[in-house]
Amino acid sequence: MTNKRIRIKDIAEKAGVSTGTVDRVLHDRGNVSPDVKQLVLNVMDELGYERNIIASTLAYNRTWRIATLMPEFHTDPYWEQPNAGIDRAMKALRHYGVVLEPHIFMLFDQNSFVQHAREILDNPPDAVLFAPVFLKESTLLLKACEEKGIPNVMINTNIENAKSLSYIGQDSYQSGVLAGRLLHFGLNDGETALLLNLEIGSYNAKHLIDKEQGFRDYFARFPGQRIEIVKRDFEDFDNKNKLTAFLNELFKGHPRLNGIFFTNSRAYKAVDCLPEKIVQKIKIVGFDLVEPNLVHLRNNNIDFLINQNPVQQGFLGVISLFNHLVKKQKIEPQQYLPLDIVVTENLDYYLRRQDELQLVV
Amino acid sequence: MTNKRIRIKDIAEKAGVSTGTVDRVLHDRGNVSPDVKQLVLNVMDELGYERNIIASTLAYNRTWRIATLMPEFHTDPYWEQPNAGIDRAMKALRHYGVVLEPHIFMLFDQNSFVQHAREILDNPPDAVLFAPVFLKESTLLLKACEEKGIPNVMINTNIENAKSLSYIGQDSYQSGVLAGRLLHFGLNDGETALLLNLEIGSYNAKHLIDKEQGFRDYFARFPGQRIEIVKRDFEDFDNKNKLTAFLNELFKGHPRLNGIFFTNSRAYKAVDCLPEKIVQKIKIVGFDLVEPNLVHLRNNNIDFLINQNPVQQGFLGVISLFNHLVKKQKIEPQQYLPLDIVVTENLDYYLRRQDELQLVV
DNA sequence: AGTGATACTGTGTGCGCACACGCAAAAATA
DNA sequence: TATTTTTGCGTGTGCGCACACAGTATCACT
Repeated sequence: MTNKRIRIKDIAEKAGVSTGTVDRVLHDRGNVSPDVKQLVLNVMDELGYERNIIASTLAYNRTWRIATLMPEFHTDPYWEQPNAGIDRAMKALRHYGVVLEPHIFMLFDQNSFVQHAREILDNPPDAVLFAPVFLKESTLLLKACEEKGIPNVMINTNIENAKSLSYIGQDSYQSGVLAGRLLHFGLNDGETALLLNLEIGSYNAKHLIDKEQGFRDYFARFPGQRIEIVKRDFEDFDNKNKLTAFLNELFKGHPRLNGIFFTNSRAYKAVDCLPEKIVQKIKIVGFDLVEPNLVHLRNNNIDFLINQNPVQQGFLGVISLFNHLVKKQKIEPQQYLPLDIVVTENLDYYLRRQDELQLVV
Repeated sequence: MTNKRIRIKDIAEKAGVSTGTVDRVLHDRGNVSPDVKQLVLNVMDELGYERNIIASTLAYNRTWRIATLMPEFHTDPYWEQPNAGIDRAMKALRHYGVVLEPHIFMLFDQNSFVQHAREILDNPPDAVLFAPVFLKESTLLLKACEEKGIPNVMINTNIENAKSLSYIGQDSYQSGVLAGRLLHFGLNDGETALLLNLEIGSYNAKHLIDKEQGFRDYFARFPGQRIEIVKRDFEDFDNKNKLTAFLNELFKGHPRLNGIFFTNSRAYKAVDCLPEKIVQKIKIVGFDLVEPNLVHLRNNNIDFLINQNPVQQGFLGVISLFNHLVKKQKIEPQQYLPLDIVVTENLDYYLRRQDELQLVV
């Protein structure tokens, strides 16, 4: 039984040195002769030493400043969720000396993003957590972080080849594949599936492209079946009249349109504009458990929602930085969260879980 | 900004008493005059004091013994998973003084269960975590725990009205409803759905009954459709010949049998016995991400697996006891885990997540 | 007034660790 | 050889808290 907890003191005793020396070896502070160092390392290994973070944090008596750069969430309910996860993690980590410095930018406003990024860089924190929704501006932030040696984590949206500690979010390509599979349940040979991006051009659109590719690749597995895939982008999604007109036009042009895949959390915006008769008939797959989507899910207007665990994203983002800074652990560069398939019958459990994130360092 | 951390010392100063008195109030140790107590409480409230568990654990300098009573997992791969979750939680909590005392019983052997329960009670731990797979024997254990005042948590299987701290697992009824929904995708009017319990009689069967009820209730929502539901129990599932004969007989008796709902993790045992031609045609819904099921899922022999998060069950079980013992938190008596819908396209993320349980106290 | 019991409150120590400080020996330099 | 510099190592303190212990105040009863 190795239940006995090994302390620095135990190692020091066994190695015949002082705890100070063990500490120097432990933190690689130098000023230890090579042979003594090796001796201490051997004893540590032999006794199976594990650093006691409890006592360690207490003695460190320092704070770790984590700056976050996230979208304002009154414009888009989706962003409440990562923010909630961040909050929760921060509360759990307060006693470990982690201090949050939140920055909120406007969702469709690059300038706001840049300005807050500058504020962060002016008073460099120990780490940065952000959602790189603007490609160009985020790349600049990443570069600045690299120069100043500030570790950072991206959530929700990925920038490939970025020198970031980690990306935490979904696998966009695979979510497209999954959407294909789910829509396929309700589609027959010869029918049409619509892929609809309700998004604004300035957005970092790589993940939409990936989703589309995944979606198409799924249907390509069935060369015998002829399901037509139509893809559209639409920017003016907050204008009900225009959106309705756009959709009417689409249905007119594609009489056998029988399924829609919405590539982000805005499915409800279009469903709001469709006549009941059509909504009930066609199959709809969307993303994210935001309230307006849930209403439609419960009414069977939306058939499936793919949950990308936005709360967990924020939560894991903070935890990952903590693990890097404080626990000095290696962080996985890609942390893909599960693609949860949500229907009316299992919805409640996912909603509840968001309020119950369990946490232990 | 309430970033300033409040210490006992701060409260003592502001209230004009010593830290000792604050400590007495904090732990309700008595020996404090009512007015001083009230004063200290007011100051604590005003300053927003939160106990620093870091320093607290260090000072307590005690251990918490948690005994677990779980099935042996070579007989049934399912049980590897809760055990893995327990392990992971224990590792994270070691520095908080939590010590695990594991007991393993034989899956189909009540005597083995009773014997280990006795061992636990002979040297009472601070808390017990167990899987009440045998109804009668578990009830006895629960009663003994109550008498001795040992807090306990049940995972995986529920005993209703038990005086347990918490049940952690799935909502059986709702999982039956969900299975109905999933099978429904592939069933047409006039066809037959089979509900098959591959289970042994001694087992605590309440949850199988609940699943059946949920399944039936789902189809009852569609009185217009006539889908026949056939229910069978089969105990001798490890005898391939008998199982094959049993299934053949069933298909002969029900020519329009086009979907099977397996109520536990043993779907693979039956699928192994069915001819390829039939398997590919009929829809199958089962439970749990055990390896033999995964093979069939990847081959599209099984259409859906409902994941009941067994790893998380074990993990949460330990965490809940920790929260109760050490953090003195209130524990929810029912902790339902999500009913994950797993298909080939989202399987990998669930498998990966099991290895990455994140933890912070 | 003296004694003892009881009610209440303050002090001191140590949990395991990080780090500043100080000292001695060894090495480099004059 | 004397002096300075560098290297190697031990000691001591404090992080916030729990708890044992010591101490003072109050009161009842001689």
